[in-house]
Amino acid sequence: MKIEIKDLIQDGPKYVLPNISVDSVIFGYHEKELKVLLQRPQGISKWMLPGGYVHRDETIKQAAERVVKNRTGLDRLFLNQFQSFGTPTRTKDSELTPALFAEINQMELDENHWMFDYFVSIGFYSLTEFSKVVPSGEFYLEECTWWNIGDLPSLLYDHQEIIEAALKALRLHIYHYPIGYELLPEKFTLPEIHSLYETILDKTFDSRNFGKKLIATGIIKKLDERRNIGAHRAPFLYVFDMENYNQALENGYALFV
Amino acid sequence: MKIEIKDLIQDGPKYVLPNISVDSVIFGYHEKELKVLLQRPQGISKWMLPGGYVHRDETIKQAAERVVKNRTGLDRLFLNQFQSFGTPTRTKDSELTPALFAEINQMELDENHWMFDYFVSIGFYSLTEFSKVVPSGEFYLEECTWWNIGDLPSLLYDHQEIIEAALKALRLHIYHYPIGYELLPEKFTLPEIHSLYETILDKTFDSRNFGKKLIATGIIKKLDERRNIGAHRAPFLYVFDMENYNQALENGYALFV
DNA sequence: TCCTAATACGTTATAATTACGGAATAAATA
DNA sequence: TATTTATTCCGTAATTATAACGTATTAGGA
Repeated sequence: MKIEIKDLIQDGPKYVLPNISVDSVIFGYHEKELKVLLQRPQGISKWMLPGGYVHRDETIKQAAERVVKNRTGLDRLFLNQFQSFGTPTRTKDSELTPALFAEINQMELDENHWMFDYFVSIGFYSLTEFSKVVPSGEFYLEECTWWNIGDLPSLLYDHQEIIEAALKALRLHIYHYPIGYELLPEKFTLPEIHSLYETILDKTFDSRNFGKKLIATGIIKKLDERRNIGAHRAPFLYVFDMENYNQALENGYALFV
Repeated sequence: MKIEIKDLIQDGPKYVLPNISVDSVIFGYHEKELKVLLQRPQGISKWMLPGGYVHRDETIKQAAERVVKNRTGLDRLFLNQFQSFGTPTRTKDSELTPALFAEINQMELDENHWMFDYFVSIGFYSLTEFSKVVPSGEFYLEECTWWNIGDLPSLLYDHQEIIEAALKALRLHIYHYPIGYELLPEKFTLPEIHSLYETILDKTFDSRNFGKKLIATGIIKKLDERRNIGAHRAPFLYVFDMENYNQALENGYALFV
C-alpha cells in the first residue's frame, strides 16, 4: 500500500504506528572499501539513514525491507535486526524543527506534531552488492549516495551512533556466520573473498592460511575455471556451496578465533 | 512517576508511548537450575513475561529497569537488550480479549482500545541472584513465580518465542563476555562458578581445564580462605577481579572456542 | 629470455586445547 | 583408629589448531 505524503503528515497514525520507526544501515562493498548509503533531506545540511514508519499491516522486518528496496531497488536481501534505540531526546535537532519542516512542505503544523514526538527506532543493517544498487531518493530528498565508512559526513539525530552499533554488530556477526553470498559475484576468486573479509573487519589475514581455513569449512567449492586478471597468474574461481553455507548460517561456525 | 491504573487504561498514550512495550526475560540461577520469572494475570490461564509501557520521559532501558525492579526488588542489574518483536498479530489471543479485560477491570472499553492494538515489544533479559529476589506482583496479577527453563507453562502471545530468543542471546553473550557477578555470592568456589556455566550453556566442561582457563583470564582471584561444605574437602574461595572483569565486559574475551 | 607481481601449494614451529592420572582432604562409617 | 567415599586440587602428556613462512607456478611485459 502506497500512502500519499500529505495524508501521512496529516493523519499518520491512521496508516502507520506512531512513535516507532525503522532505520536501515545499508552497507555496500566496492573495490576494497566498505560504504554506507546515506540520504540528505531538502533544506537540511546533515545526512541521515534511510528510515521509515511501520505500516499497520506489516512486520517491522517487512518495513525495513520496504525502506531498503526503495533506496536500492534490491529485494533479495541479507537483512539483520541489531538493536533498538529509545531515548526521549534522540530525534530532537536544532536544525530540523517542526517550523522548518512545515515551511518545506508548505503546510501548517504545530510544535507537537506526531512526527516530532519521541520515536523509538528499530535498527537493521543490510549487506548489498554495491554494483547492483541504483541509489534512489524520494521527492523530499535532495541527495542519496554512498559514503566510505571511514569518512562519514555530519549526521542527523543519533544516526552516527546507530551506524557505529551496526558496524560492531556486523563484525561480531562475521565471527560466527559466513557472509559473501550477497556481496560477491556468483563466481569469485580467493583473493576477492579475502579482501572482502579484510575490508569489513579492518584487519589483515595471511592469504595462504585464510584460503586453507575457508576451504576447510566447506562453504566454498573450487571450480575448474580461472579468471583472467591481466598481467598476472590467473586465479581459480570458486562458488559457494549453498548447502554448507546455509547450514553455517543456521548453526554458526568459527572462521577466526 | 507512578501512573494510576484507571488513568492508564483510559488515557494511556498521554503518559506512555502507544504501540510500544518492553518485555523482560528475568533469569535466575539456583541449585544448578536456570529459572525464568513469569507472572499470570487475573482470570487468565496462561503465563506471561513481566512487561510494561515506556513513559514519555524515560529511555527504553529505564523502562525495562523499572519493570524488573517492580518484580524482583533489585535495581543493581545486568540488563541486556537483545531483540525487538513486531508482527501485527503477535498480541492477539483468543482467551485474553478486550471484552474479558473490560470485565476484569469493571470498565467499558471498545474493541479498538489502545492496549489491544499492534504492539512492538523491545526484549531485554536480565540475570539476577535468585536468593536476593522477592517475586512480587501487582494487584492485577494472580501469581508471580519462578519456572525452570526446561519446564515452562503455556505462555501468552509470542512470549515462548521471546524466551527462546533471550536464552540464545544469553548463551552467545557468555562466549564473549564474563558473567557471574550478578549471580554468585561475593565469595564463591570454583565448582560453583563451574556449575553456573554448565547450567546456563547446558554443556559439561572438564572441571580441571575449566578452572585453569578461568584463572588464566585473570577475572577471578583466589583467596586464602576455604568454604566448609560438610563431608568433603573444603574448596578455596575466589572473588572477581573487578578491574579485569569490567575490562573483559568492555572488550570481550574468549573463554571457550 | 628474464623480470615482476600475483596466485597456489606445502611444511614447520608454536600455541592452545583436550584428556586424563592421581594426590589431598574432610567427614562419615566400620 | 582405619577405611570408605565424594570432592577438590595439581600436574603432565597427547592431540589439535593456529600462525609463520618458503617456494613453485604463471601471466604479461620489458
